[in-house]
Amino acid sequence: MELFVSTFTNKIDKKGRVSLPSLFRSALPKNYKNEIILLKSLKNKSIEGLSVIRVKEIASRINNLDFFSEEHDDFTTSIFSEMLPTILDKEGRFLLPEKLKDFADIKTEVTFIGLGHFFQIVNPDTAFDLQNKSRVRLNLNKKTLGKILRGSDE
Amino acid sequence: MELFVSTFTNKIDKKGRVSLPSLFRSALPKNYKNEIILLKSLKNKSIEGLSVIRVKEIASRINNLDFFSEEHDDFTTSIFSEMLPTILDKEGRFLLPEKLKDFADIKTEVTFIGLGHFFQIVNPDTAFDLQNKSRVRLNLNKKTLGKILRGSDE
DNA sequence: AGTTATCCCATTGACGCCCATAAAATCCCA
DNA sequence: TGGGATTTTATGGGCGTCAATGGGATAACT
Repeated sequence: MELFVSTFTNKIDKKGRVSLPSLFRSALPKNYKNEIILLKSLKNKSIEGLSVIRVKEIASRINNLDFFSEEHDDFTTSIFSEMLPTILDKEGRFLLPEKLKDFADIKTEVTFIGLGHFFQIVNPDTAFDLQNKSRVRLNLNKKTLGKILRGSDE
Repeated sequence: MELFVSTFTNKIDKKGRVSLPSLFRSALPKNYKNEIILLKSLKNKSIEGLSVIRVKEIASRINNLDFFSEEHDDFTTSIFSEMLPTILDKEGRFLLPEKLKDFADIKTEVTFIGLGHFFQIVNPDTAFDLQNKSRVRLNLNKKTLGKILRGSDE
């Protein structure tokens, strides 16, 4: 499966390293098995993890915006400048920079939340919250749920 | 990655030298690994950094404009005449000219902001501001945001 | 000469690379 | 099908390398 699914919680060691869950590693694209891109989420106080391929897609979409628009500027600065290309070591670990830990309020443990084409890295308590909230919201929206899960209306 | 991404802050030494961040060095084109072009930004009080290749691309685009147009004049004078070709030393450092430092209000430290095909050099406080402001503006623009990040309308 | 820029070497701290271990998951075969 | 054997995963830690920075000495400029 080349999607990021399921949820895992791992420790951060003294050097600031974390293991990317093995299932996520196997979801990385063929030629970029040991590289991920970290990005501050634009939605909330979490970190997003993306594959190189995914980032290239995003980059090309940005390039299609009008070069002189303010929008273009905003995307380039919020996305390119905030990107942290990150290499995994042989054991599948990577370094979580202080800046990001502060941003996402992370200290000794992180939870990886698979979200399909990307994943989130959050503080474990936040993870629990996020998942409950979206579960509740989904139940309030049964119709779409049916469409998605069964490919039909209802 | 052949793009300038991420953000770094480096010191200017007594001699006026700064290290170009290693990740940016590796983003320079094959045959021009130790050369960059500096340019006063046309948009704000910052310095822009470009690779030689990028400059050539820009040049060819300008060439396609009508030679007798005012536009052509403006581009050639505000862009070409302001360019500062700059060589990196063996350690990957270069000299930041006084003129540019004044223009961008830089004193002892600079922040390099990766913006894809080029990068900006600014005073660290300004960098922080720029990034926060575009982040806020983007959040007010959920529609494009969805398009860019997920390739779809929301 | 005096100023300015380039070369070369040194230092320091961070990071990558490698090896080790324990626990968990998977395999394998009677 | 159960339980021991093997492999994989998460984690710890030592050590060498490289990036960022400092500075003296040499070369270029005016």
